[in-house]
Amino acid sequence: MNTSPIRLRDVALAAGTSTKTASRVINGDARVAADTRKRVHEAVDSLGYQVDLMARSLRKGVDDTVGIVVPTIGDPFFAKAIEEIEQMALLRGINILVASNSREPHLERKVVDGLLARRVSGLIITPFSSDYSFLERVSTPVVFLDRRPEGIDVGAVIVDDEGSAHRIVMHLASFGHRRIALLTDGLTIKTSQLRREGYLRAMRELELPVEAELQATGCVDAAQAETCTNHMIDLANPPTAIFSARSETSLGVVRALHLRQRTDIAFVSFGDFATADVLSPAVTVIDHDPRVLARKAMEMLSERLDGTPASADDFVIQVELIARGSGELPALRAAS
Amino acid sequence: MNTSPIRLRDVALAAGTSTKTASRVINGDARVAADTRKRVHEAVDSLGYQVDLMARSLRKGVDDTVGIVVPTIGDPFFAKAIEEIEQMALLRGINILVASNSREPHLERKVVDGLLARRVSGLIITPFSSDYSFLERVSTPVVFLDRRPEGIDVGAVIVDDEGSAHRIVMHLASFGHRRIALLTDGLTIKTSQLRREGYLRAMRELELPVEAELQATGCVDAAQAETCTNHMIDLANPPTAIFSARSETSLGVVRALHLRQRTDIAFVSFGDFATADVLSPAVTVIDHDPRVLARKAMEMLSERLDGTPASADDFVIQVELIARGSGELPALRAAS
DNA sequence: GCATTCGATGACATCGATTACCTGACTGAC
DNA sequence: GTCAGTCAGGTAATCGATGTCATCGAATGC
Repeated sequence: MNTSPIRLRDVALAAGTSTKTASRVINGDARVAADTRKRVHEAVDSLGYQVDLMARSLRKGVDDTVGIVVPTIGDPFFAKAIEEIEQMALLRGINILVASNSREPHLERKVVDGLLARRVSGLIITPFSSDYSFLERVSTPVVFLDRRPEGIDVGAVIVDDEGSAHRIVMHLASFGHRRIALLTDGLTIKTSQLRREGYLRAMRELELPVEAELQATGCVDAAQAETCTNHMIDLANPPTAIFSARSETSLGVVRALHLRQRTDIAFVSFGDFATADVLSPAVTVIDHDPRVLARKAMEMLSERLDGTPASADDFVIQVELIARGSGELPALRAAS
Repeated sequence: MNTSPIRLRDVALAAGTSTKTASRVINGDARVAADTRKRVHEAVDSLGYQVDLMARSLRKGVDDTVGIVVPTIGDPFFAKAIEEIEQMALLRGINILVASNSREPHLERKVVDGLLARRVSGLIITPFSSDYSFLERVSTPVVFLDRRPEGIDVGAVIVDDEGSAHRIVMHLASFGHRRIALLTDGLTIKTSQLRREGYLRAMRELELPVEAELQATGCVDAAQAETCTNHMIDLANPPTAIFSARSETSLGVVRALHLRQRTDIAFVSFGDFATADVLSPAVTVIDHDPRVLARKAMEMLSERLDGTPASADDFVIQVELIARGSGELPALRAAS
């Protein structure tokens, strides 16, 4: 019924040595006689000893964990990122502490502080919208994922949000679209801002009018995106193409287009999703793969944990536009 | 540059009291004079003191964290479950440690042991296929999620896998299907076994032949499920209906049916997924909601953490069959 | 042959907060 | 006026593992 009251002391006793020597064996210190080492190992096995990681962490000052902070864990994008990080962490024998800021700016600081109080050895954060300058006074290695944080100049693993958004609009325009709608979440989020900037720049270069009614900028989840899309469809002069800035909002757009049977409207999603290539038409996407970002972030963090000094340089992951059909629908009904 | 070398001692010094009294204030002990309490609070604020959770956990013997073990974090089903647990944990001010067993039986024990070594205060586990009897010697509260474990008789939050599977087959049969295929992952997994049993029972009751070629039992992910589905489509005498036992494999089935343009084949998924109601035909599913399961599991764990003794009773979550179209397609081509 | 290393090992302090136990002052009851 | 009881607060031990430094014997150096 008891957890494991076996302490190092018990092992040492069984092996007829001091706790210090037992500790040496457990930590792979070479300066231990082969015979002693063997006795300790036997004691460990027979007693089923397990190091108390709390005690070790207290003594060492850091815990063998990395903290991960994302806006929402259930979002497939972040779920895949977390999975990738966990897999890599497992190889290093370290655990992950996952926390979400629930898209609440006032929780961001709290959540990070909570993780720091646990003395995590590193952090991987997808910032939402808070100021992260408080991290400047912290020596714990931090890598930012997918978004550059406000208020602090440290490296982040990102994609070319502005450029990719620009590319999407150009792609749609090349199929004759002039009324291209943008659907994104709150503009307090860095990525959303940048994607909107790319959209605006492309519209300017194409000399297309930028209309407020074609920009839905408050759609945080699929349900809201669906509502926004329905509004657009109902406009007197609806868009002939839609650009959704996140894979999760794309699910809402897809829902609206299909349920309203308006799959004639062209559509491109910033970020792939599970059934994107199965729908009719299959959805054209920017291949914004969370796993690739996560792997790079964890690599950077690992280096930092091994002592490589921090760099303020961002690492930009290349992304591709995968044409599958929905983004190549012609603009039949030219703007009237 | 330094994390936070501020210890309780510093706070006590600043407040002109002993560490014990400072500790009392921080832990909300009533027996402290209002004046003293105020001074301590001021010291905490001005120094920016934060409790060292490692030290506290060592002393208390448990850590304010719950460990979560799932087969794969990226699977949307588990991602949503983790999200729900994290949200509830946040309310209790506790963190979550997430680990996956990567569908590797030999990792299951290791991963759980690692979490126990951290002295988590509770565990929520979705077992894969190992024997969990080793948990009997552990006093840490454990709740099993979605699957009953082998080798130990403790409560689990589950759904009626066998009954729901039975219901799916009956549903399909009521639309004239006689060649009903089953697509599931490894039969070492409890849920898969039960769903298959439900399938077999229904087939028996319907007096339909159970054919080996209509049972694909090794499809662990979407890609494999797609391959399995393609094989079935290519059979000399293909099924007229498919029952996929997990939402993730359903994505593969959908892919195959759509890419091969065989959406005339009826299809029911055990478990909903993002675009299920958007596809044509929309996919009929068993509403196996991870959030509901997770909420109940965390509720049970919370009770256990608050001292309620463990119960070996399972908690069965009710699930519904949501008819959306794909499961109501008639069996046009009667078995030849 | 004696001093110096070196290898193996142990005693003890330490990480930071909490718990067990104790002290002294003050209150009220008899 | 004394004693039990309460309250605020302090002292020291403790949680379990590890770092520091000392030690002891044996091997090597000159």
